[in-house]
Formats: sequence, structure tokens, C-alpha cells
Amino acid sequence: MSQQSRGGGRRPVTMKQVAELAGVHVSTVSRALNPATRPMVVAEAVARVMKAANTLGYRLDPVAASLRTGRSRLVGVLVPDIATSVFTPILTGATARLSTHGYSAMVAYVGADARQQLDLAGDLIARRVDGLILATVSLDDPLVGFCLAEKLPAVLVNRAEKEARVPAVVSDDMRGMQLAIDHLVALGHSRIGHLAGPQQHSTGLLRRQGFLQALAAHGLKAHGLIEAGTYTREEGAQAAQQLIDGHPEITAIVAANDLLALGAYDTVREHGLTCPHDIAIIGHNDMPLVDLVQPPLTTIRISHEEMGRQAADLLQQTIESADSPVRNVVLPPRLIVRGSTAAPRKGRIKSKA
Amino acid sequence: MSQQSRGGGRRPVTMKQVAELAGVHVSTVSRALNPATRPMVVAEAVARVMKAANTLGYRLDPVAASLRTGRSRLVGVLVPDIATSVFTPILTGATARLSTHGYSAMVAYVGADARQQLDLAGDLIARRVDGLILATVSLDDPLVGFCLAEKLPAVLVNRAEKEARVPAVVSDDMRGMQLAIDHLVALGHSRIGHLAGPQQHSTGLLRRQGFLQALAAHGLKAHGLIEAGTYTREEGAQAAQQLIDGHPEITAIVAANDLLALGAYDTVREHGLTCPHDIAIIGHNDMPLVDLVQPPLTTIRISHEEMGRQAADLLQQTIESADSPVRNVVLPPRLIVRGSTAAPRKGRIKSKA
DNA sequence: TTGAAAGCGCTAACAG
DNA sequence: CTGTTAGCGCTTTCAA
Repeated sequence: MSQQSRGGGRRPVTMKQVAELAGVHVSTVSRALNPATRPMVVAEAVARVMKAANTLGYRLDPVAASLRTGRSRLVGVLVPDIATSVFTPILTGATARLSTHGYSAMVAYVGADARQQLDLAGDLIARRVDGLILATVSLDDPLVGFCLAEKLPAVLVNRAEKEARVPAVVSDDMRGMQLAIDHLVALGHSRIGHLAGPQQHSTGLLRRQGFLQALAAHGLKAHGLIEAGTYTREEGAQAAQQLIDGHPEITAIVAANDLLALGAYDTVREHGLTCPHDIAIIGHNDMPLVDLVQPPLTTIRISHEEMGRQAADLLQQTIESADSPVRNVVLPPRLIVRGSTAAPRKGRIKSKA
Repeated sequence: MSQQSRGGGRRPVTMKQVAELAGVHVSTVSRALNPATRPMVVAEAVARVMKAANTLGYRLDPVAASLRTGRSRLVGVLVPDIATSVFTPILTGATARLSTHGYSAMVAYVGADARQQLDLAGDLIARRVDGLILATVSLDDPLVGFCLAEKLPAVLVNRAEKEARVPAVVSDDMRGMQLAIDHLVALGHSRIGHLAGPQQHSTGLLRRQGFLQALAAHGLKAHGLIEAGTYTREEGAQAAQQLIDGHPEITAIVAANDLLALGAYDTVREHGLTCPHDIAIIGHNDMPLVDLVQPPLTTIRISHEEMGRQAADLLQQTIESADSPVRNVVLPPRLIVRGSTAAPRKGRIKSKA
């Protein structure tokens, strides 16, 4: 029957030992240690148990508890496996807040493959996670359906679904675009193109809608709108290429995120043009270092860490009270003006390349 | 005795059900399903078990298994909670590789506080992790002593200890500095200062040593060496300030990492100087986007994803064979020449600020 | 080669 | 208020 534990770190103290030292039964220890059941135990006994636990350095075994209760105080977090991005602050915010709620996080970095995502989620469920934070979802994501079917609490972060089936924490993407457009229009721009993001993500879709709507509010229409397939600098460069080729009259580009905007930088430079003089560029996210590129990027700031924290809060609520209503948290974005936007040039682009 | 499971996702299939369907005892199922014990079971029975497991969609319950065996196929990963940095690729590399070894990762983002780190590690141990990957260690870290005492397999990544008590995967930091110095000397520089990193981390210490040693190899000596307390842009800016004030004769700055180098950019700009003309600057890490700053940063590239992968491999070996020797993996860095280095100016700095 | 049985550490219904 | 008892799902010794 030998319990093959790790080589030899002194084996952990069990509840039974605490019970012996305190002179009570294990179940009393269990009750005394759990705040929810503590009132059942007479104060004097609680004190004895606490003391015994302390002197022995007892820690509750979460694995045993989990086997018994089916809960784990463990939360799974699925994030896209991209290095250059906003997911790190989301993660640090979420994990920090989760731990104040008494939860630990299992983070899984996943690619776009839906099959792999389902597998990973299955793993997490097998590990009895109490809930999931998803930073990966598309507008109608099978994973969300899966969680719903399994009755596993889930919260979306950064990206939401088209239909609000589970709680989500997102930035007000349409409002962000409005800030961008208002800024450009105030500078005098009227021929503005859009580098849209992937349309299967809410960020791509809503920012695009926001772009169009904000323009319309000023009585303007889009001068070009190209969709990038992924949020990468390379795709951004390529899309910007098409945008400029198709609409040489534009004086400004609004990108759906910073990486796309930086791709546009590459293209603009390649054409021998300068930003902001020939073309103004504006990003979205305000990710680290974009203030250091040349010119410093004007962009829409989102507080990703706050997003992570709120997602943790929302998940905790969802776990704790089974049928809390599906609540969405929408965070207000902020315009950060730097050097990549200025008044428009007069006349057409004169490409030196 | 009610098992209070999640509201109502159909309760997971148990081994017992598989046993019934296959017409054998649970212990036979257990043996058939575990590759290590499978040879004990007659082939025909194995087949029946497999088929039954498949049709029922059985998944082994890792929690129950863990309670019984003391192992978890779970690995804890401790990383510093900084957003702008090299730890994301280390993490994606490590978690991807871990999963091919059949392990899941619990990632914890931690601050510099030693007490908090110990607590977190305690949590992970309570969750019965089979091992730890530490990206946080200082040159003589209590956490490593703790793991040793608990006989918990641990592997260091990116940063090592002074004494090799446990396996580590690091870049050849001294070699990296040699590449930097050789490059600058080849360009004609001879008055070179160093923006050193925190000396309690191996990266800071070794890069500093490498700097000094590489200079000596060219018959040169340091023109200034300031230590930054943390790897941040702000500290870098401040340290660069001191460096330039104390050694106005320098023509080049070698920074211990990219963030410090970017801080130096700020200072140089503030002084009305230009890089590389007035002062050449070289970083370390080649983190994302440093090719986009102005001027594009010359730096030493480290493959952090590979680092993560190797750390996962090393940990797996350490877990699997208890007393494998303490092996260090040292990855070769590469010089990436961009726009922040050029031939030195003639004469003194003429600050316009 | 397989089944029986014990038990990992904990929680919760039940009885007192 | 507290002790007894059963058992979460699995692994492994022991006996057949």
C-alpha cells in the first residue's frame, strides 16, 4: 500500500495529527478550520485546534479536500500564446486578484486551434478547476458552449462573444474608436482609412464598427478599410500597403491595435514617407514601448491589468453564487496623444520610394 | 454523504463504470490503462478495457490519482510579475514542452518579496506539484534551499545561483558581453561605459564580469560602471545620467539589458545628444519591438523560448530520475547589429541641453 | 494474470 | 456541539 511520496521532504502534517494534539476528533478539526463551519464548534475547542495546527505547521491538503468536495479553489486561464501583447498584464492582474479570493491559477497558453483548446479545457476540468477565464474567444466560440454544457463557470476577458452567454470584461471598443476619430477630425483630417483587425474577434469587429460609426457622426465616410487576418506587425504592414495603394488620398490611418499600427509604420517608411507628416497613424491598446518607437505612437489606452482584476472578481462571484445574472463590465478607454498624429498634409502623397 | 459537484455537467465517468462495461475489476482497468503496468494484463483484456474506456469517454481523474500516489503531473512555475519582458516567451516555451511530457503548469506571477515567494511555493507544494521551474532566483536564493530541503525537484531558468545546487538553463551572459565589446571595439570604440544590472541576479553579475573581462582582453578598461537597482527603463535612464555625468568622454554604453538601454535612450535624448552619433548604445535580450525604436537597438539575442523548452526538459529528467546529476545548460547568445551602434564621434560630447 | 481490500486526507450526513 | 462513519476515485499490496 506504500504511499510513494517525493524522496523525503518530511511528509506533510495531517489533520489527524492535529486532532490528536488538540484532543478532539478529526471532524472537529475540519469544522474548526473551515470558516463556514466554524460556528458549529465551541470557541474553546476552536482555539485548541488553531494552536495545535499552528505548532505543527499544518496545511490543509487541497487534493484530498478536492477529491471529497469536487471543488478545488483552482481557476483555469486560457490565453493566446503570443509574446508581444496585452495578455501579460491581464494575467498578472487576474492571478493577483484571484489569490486574494483564495484561488490559484492554472494558466494555459494556447494556439488558435479549436481542437487543442477543447482538449486543454478538458484537462483543466479533469483537474476540477472551479471556473475558467478565457482570453481567447471568437465571436461564437465552441469553448463557451462547452462550458455552458458542463455548467462550468466561465468569464471572458478582453474579447467577448457576439451574444452575451457568459460574463465578460472588455474595453469599450467602439468608444475607443470614437476617441481616435474625434482626435483626427479635430486635427483637420477627413480622409481616413482603417486597418481592421480579425473580424472573428469582438475587438476587430467592434473597433471596425466604431470606426465607421464615429466617421458617420462627423458626416464622413471611410477612405479604405482593409482587414488584417491576425494582429501582427507583418499583417499590418501588408494591409497598410493595400490601404495606401488603393487610397493614396488618405491622410490618416486608424489601426485596430498597436501591432497593426507598427506594421503600418514599416510600410510608410518603406514608401519613403514620414509619419505623421504624410500619414498620421493611431493605434489601440497602448502596449509597453510604443512610446519609444519613432514617432511615439498615439493610441487608445486600455487598462489591461484592471481588466484582469475585474475578470477575477466576476469569476469569483459566478462561482460563489451559481445563478448570478450574466453581467458585463465595460472599461472606459483613454486617448493618449503622442507623436504619430498631427495636422494633415496638403495634397496627395508624393511617394519617394 | 452527498458529493456536491458542479451544478450539473454530467458527472465524469469513473473507472468502475469502465470496469463493468469491460467485464473486469477496477484494478485491472487501472493496470491496463497505465503503460507502466500494462504488461501485467493479458492483451485481450487490455483491448476490452481500452474499448470500454473509449466508448464511455473515460478520463482518468488526476485528483484521485494524485491523492493516492502523491504525484500530480503538475509543475509550478514562478515568474516575476513584470509585463515588459522576456518571461512570456520563456513561459510559452516551457508550458508547451511540459505538455508534451504530459505535465500541466501552474504559473504564479510573483513580486520580489521573499516571504510571498515562499508562501506561493508552499501553496504549490500543497497542491503536490512534482517540480518547480524558477525564473525568479537571486544568486543565493532561500527558495532553492527550501526546495532542496523538501526534496522537491527544481530547475532554474534565465537566472542561476552562484553555486549550482540545482539544474539551470541560462544564456552565456559573459559571452554575450564579449560579443558586444568585440563589436564596439571593431567599430573603433575604446572609451566604453557599462550600465550594470542588479547584482543580486546572475544576469547582472555575469554580464558585468563579462564586460570587464572582454574589455581587458582588448587591453582596455571601463570608463564608468553604474549599477541599476532594477531592470527598468527609469533606472536605466537615471544610471545613464550618472554615467555620462561622471564620464563625459565615453563614446559607447553597454547595458545589461534592453530596458536599461532604452532608459539610456531617454537620457541621451534629454541631453540633446543623438545615438549612435554621440553615444553608441547596445542592449541585451533582443526583446520584441526593440527593432522599432529610434534608432533600432543593437543588442544580444537570447532565445528565450528555447530556454523555456530546455528548462521543461531538464525538469522532466530531474523528476523522472531522482538523482540525475545537476546539469547546467548554457545557450549561446547572438549579436544583432542595428542602428544604435556606429563608429565613435571624434572628441568630447558637446551637450546641447 | 486477476480480484479483493485497504487506504491516500479530507468532508458531511447522521446520530447522539 | 461533537464523534462516528462512509466514501470521493484511484493505486497497489496481498492472496489466490
